[in-house]
Amino acid sequence: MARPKAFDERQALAAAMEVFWRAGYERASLDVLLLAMGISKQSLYDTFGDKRALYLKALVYYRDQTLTSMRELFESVTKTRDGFSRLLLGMSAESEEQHARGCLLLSANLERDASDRVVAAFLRDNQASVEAIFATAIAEGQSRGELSKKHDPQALAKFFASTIQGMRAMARLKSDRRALRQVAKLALSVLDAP
Amino acid sequence: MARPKAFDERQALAAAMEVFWRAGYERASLDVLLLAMGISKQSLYDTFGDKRALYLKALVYYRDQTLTSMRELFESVTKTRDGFSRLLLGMSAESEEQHARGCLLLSANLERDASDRVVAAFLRDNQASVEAIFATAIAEGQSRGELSKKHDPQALAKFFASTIQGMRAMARLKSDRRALRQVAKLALSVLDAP
DNA sequence: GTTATTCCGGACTATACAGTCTGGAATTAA
DNA sequence: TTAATTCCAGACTGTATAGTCCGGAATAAC
Repeated sequence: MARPKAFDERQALAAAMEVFWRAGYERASLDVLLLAMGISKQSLYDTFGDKRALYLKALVYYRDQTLTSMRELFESVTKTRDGFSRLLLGMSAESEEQHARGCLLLSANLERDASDRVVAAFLRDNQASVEAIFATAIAEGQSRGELSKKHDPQALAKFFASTIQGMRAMARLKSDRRALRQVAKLALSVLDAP
Repeated sequence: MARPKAFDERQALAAAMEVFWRAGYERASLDVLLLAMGISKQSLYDTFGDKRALYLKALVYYRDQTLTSMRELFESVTKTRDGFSRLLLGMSAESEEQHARGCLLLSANLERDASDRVVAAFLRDNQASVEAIFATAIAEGQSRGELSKKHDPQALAKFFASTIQGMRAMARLKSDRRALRQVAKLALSVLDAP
């Protein structure tokens, strides 16, 4: 009875996410978004709602990707410490382009209006998810005897979540792999407490 | 011969900085800026140039304040470790309002256009200054015998600069003093290397 | 073929905002 | 008093941008 959608909604969303990622919310104009997504303005409003709704969907899309890859990372590794090592040193080794682009959610946090409760709640939820992944990995490492039980897994999880954001901010400003590696190694040394 | 300026330029700049700090560059409209500064549009353009020039002056003003207070902090303390402790734990203990406002320069870094070389260069310079303050304090602590020489002062300086930014990002999202204190203590533990 | 839906392009609206300009009053020193 | 400068209020311009609306073509199911 009706003509079906001709474009891949997921793919269009991924394209929109890329634009928001590179430009930020305000500088991502509809023109640029439409061009990148390859659809018409009409289709965008029909499918995703307004610009802000599209942005929120892009944040969700990004979060799903990053959380999945983090879970996979810790599953793929036998030692928790290796997981964090690969995470932090991997970030340090990213390209200049990746460093400049940074993290969509960190940017979202710092460019958002302080009164924006919707984005804030979403980001808090994501932060909690990340910390949960880290905390369970650490707790497992501790019960396995791999890691010292000196520090609370929750606290360590927060510490690494904070470290990642600090490194992301640094990397965005200056893509200096050596400096990032130094920071990463010092952060990892916290896991080596006797 | 000529009528002198009737307003305090420094005070007006401080007011503008507050607005940029709370709202960010884009959301800080001229109307709000003028209201906060207590001057007319004409005076603003005569005295500070356009909005961007005012923003850059506000960044300088902020940097001068924070660098000075950091230098004073490390001068006022006999042990380097106490300096970092007061810095990080002091940040953790800030008010909810202060946490939400965050750091003007961190926000500037993450909300800026990736192609904005002027702001980027300014922020890189500031980052270098902060690291220099940290590094000399650490080197002094090491030569004093207070701190272990296990880690490079430059690397430790970068680590703490990164930590502060991570904590600032966390605090902006959720004003959780306990969590911030946990992160601070773990970061400080890096100084206790045997 | 009919009907319902989607697509696109483009026109159009409304709005917010930075920046300029004008007029006139106020303030200083010579 | 005069000249120079600063101040403010407000009008005005130009521009960028989100969002709506319309016309017409395409594509599906019935």
